Amino acid sequence: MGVTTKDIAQICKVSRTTVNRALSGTGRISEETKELILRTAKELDYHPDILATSLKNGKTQNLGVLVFDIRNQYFAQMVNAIELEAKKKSYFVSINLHEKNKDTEKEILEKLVDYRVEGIIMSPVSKGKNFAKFVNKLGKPVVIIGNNVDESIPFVGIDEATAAIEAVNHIYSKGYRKIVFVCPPLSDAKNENVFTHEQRKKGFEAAVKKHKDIEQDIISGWDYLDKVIALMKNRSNEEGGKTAFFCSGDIYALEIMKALRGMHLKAGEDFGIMGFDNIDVLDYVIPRLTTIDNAVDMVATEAVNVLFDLINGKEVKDKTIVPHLLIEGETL
Amino acid sequence: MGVTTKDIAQICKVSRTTVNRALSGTGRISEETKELILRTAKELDYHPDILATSLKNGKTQNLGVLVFDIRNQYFAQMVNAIELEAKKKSYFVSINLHEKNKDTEKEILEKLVDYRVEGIIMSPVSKGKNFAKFVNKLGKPVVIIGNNVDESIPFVGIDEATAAIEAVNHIYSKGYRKIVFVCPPLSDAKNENVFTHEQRKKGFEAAVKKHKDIEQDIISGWDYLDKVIALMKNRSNEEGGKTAFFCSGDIYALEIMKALRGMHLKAGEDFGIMGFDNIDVLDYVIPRLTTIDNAVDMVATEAVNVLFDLINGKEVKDKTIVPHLLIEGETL
DNA sequence: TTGAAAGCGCTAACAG
DNA sequence: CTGTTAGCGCTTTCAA
Repeated sequence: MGVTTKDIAQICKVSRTTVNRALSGTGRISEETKELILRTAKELDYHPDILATSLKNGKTQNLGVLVFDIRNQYFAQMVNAIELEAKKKSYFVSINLHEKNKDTEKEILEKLVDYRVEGIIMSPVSKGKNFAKFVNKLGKPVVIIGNNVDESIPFVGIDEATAAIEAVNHIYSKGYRKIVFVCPPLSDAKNENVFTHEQRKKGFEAAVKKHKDIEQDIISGWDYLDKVIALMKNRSNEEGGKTAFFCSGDIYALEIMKALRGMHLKAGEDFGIMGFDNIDVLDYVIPRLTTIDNAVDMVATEAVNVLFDLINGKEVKDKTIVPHLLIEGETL
Repeated sequence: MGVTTKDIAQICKVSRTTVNRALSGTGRISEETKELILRTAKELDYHPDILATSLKNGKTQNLGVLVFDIRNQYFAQMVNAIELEAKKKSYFVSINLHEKNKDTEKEILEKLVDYRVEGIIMSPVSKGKNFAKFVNKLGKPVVIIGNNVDESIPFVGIDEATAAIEAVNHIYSKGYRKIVFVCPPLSDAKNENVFTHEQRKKGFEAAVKKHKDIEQDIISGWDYLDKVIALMKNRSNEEGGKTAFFCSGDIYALEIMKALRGMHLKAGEDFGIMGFDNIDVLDYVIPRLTTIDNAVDMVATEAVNVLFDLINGKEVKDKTIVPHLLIEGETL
């Protein structure tokens, strides 16, 4: 590569140790030589070899981020915030996508360790004790966002269940008595980590139980659009009040609105609908979707901070809960 | 860290060189010892220290990506594709955001070099000969996407100007004779690289020149929404045919549609509008925006491939042009 | 205040 | 077929 401390040492006619002292500012050294060394270093455009330094002290100034994908706006926003926060601390962020593949996820985690990232922030697709054990064995600080694994790994996120309860109450307060929860497949999820959706569902169930007059339903599965359409066809002539869909993710809500628009049913008029996440896109969709803001920026920033605490050997909480916010739109 | 070749050597009672030979598969070595070594390596869960290897051979298996931000869906899609392609070649991707700050951009580039990424893919905010010189001085393979800098740095993208011409012709074919080009500030752009928008504008100008009966206008600046609204107010009672907006970016189009919806003007009925980029979001916006698909996945994939050619010392073209596609929606 | 020397873990040239 | 040796560039004792 370029200029090394050896070169500087030769030129300044001192030892590499002295050069090192001047450069690092540690240890006793005469002002004269120090100045000389610093000056020549600048002249030669000396850049320390970070690989060598890393090899020596084990610090790489790299963080690994592992998420599903970043076409998904939720994660894009998340990674964006993580990068900004990490940059403040002069850390690099290695972005890695597992694409919901559990093998890929494990491979990447191992590779990240091989590459000596100092810590990892991840939204896992795997779950369970075995996976937790695997993660703990990595011997690296790890922070989980989104899908919780277990108490052995620090988690940062919002209180999904409580947020869902608030959502249901809000829907109820708008006069809806038929409320349908829409989410991706949960039970069959072959070991896939769908913690967030499970929590939201729990919240939904807890909330509807409180209101005796709610007629509730749950639509779960990738064919949710068909199910929603079928349901709306059956109910279209019904007099028992309008139906509201509470979707475990804004994208589901957007898809449903799109599909029902095909049936000339308008959100906020012919049916109610609420999402979850408050992704940036919503700004451009009419009518404005009512949703829960899950504070993705704050979650990301907190995650980075917790990770740094771990890296620096501090104690951290099992769970860091960040406040969510109900965003009122026009779809209820 | 963990187990080293030294440990294995001791246990197998051979030299480290032999261990290395077994592990790397190079050089002559007896099957017996090779097997023994590989077996114990596996037993001890040996992982090579990549930092040491990198230090030795100068290869880090890391690529740097430097873009504006990834809340911007265009870049999110881009980075997503880059990661997937890089992963195929077992490379990591370091994601870096310059946030349109030219100093940040330079700093990051230098840091990436310090950290020995093997190559960089970037969509720069800086431009001009000086910046090109700076980039070339880095001594690293660099590929530019989006905003071109100059011929000295390989570029991958679509033919923006031609795409814009096609867009205008398409708008014309739909019967519009008043066409307004909407773009961010170009001329004043204090040295900011707005190459893509400039090219699109060039295409627009070339195309309208071909049609003598087009009444054209250009709205440029961050206050474009105000200008658009003012323009529509003036024309609302006019009989000279409807106006079409050709926006240098889908987001501008979405913003305009949103704003004009506030005036009860519907895209595709009261005015025409066309975007550029075909970001994922459009799937959820009604009416479907007519736009140009700029093949972000293909651009990203190509960029990675060109970068690898550079890394491997192959000759590459100044420009790699990827085909675009006109996407017909409902807004014209 | 400065320097010599050893070592991080891996690799490669050169011997044997 | 295997081992010795030196070295990547930096850091850190320890000794002068």
